Amino acid sequence: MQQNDEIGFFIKLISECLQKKANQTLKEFDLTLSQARILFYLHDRNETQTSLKDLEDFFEVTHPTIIGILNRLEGKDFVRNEHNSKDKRLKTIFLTEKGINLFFTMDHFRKTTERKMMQGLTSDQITELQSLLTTVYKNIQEI
Amino acid sequence: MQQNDEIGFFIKLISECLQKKANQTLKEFDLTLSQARILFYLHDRNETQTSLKDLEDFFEVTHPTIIGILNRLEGKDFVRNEHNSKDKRLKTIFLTEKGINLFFTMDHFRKTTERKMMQGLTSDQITELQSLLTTVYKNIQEI
DNA sequence: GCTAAATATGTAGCATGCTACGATTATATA
DNA sequence: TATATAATCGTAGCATGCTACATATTTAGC
Repeated sequence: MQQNDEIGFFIKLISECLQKKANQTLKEFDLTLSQARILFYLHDRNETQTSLKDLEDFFEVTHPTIIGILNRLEGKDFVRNEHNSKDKRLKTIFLTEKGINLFFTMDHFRKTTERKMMQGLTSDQITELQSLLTTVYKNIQEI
Repeated sequence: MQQNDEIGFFIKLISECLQKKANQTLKEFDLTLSQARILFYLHDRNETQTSLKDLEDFFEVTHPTIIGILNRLEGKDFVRNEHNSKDKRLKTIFLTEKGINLFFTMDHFRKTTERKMMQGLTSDQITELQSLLTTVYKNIQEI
């Protein structure tokens, strides 16, 4: 472990640590990080209609995962859905008024988190990090 | 999302992708990645006695998480535990014969995975990646 | 047009992470 | 020594990821 799988394990630690910290902060909004990311995405889509499939593709998770998160968001009245009349297989997901308001409430948090994450790194280093991670990601996808 | 939380989300994608790919391969050994990491750790500890607390500290997860994984490993007869007679609060975790054999069976897989992950990167680039990730990790821990 | 295949969503059950609460044992302090 | 605190492990219940199976609708091929 110490010699092998070192970076893989390290990346997992970072991912889980970010999730824990974010969930602590998001608790006051009655949200989790995965739920918040979906709210952000729905807001950023603006006028573009969003289906479950769109969410699956963007977040690279399976549809049961998306359904679970959306059910909890609907239970808290942050999103709602409508059946698409053109293709009856599709559900279109919308932010509610409450969801839109929450988005703006969290906007400051959203913008400062990545800044804190990248503290002490030059923009060249950030670019380098993204490039190195992209290589690693491509390698893993081919395993 | 696209502008903010970009690297945080990317790191999550990488971590989950590695987990999915590893779990596919490990399926033939009746193991998951989290379970395999614990087997590796137990083997690397060699003669050092390992408690639940040691596992919690190394893997940076809570004890209910470790208990769950160990229960599944015990159910498959890969590990066993004994009560520590000096401190009755402690359980000592051991690999069984079956667990030790599995370790050697998986050794090749263990060694090639990180190599595949790092394909196309020079050792300087790997060092740079580790250094950049360490900075990010420290930043996140202070949030 | 009809049937087969593909696509989108739903449900059940599992693994792994968490928090919150409890039980037992060790340690520290009055 | 006696009691309070700390440390370790256990259980319950939840969120988020998965696979496998099911259903409904659309699309493609004959």
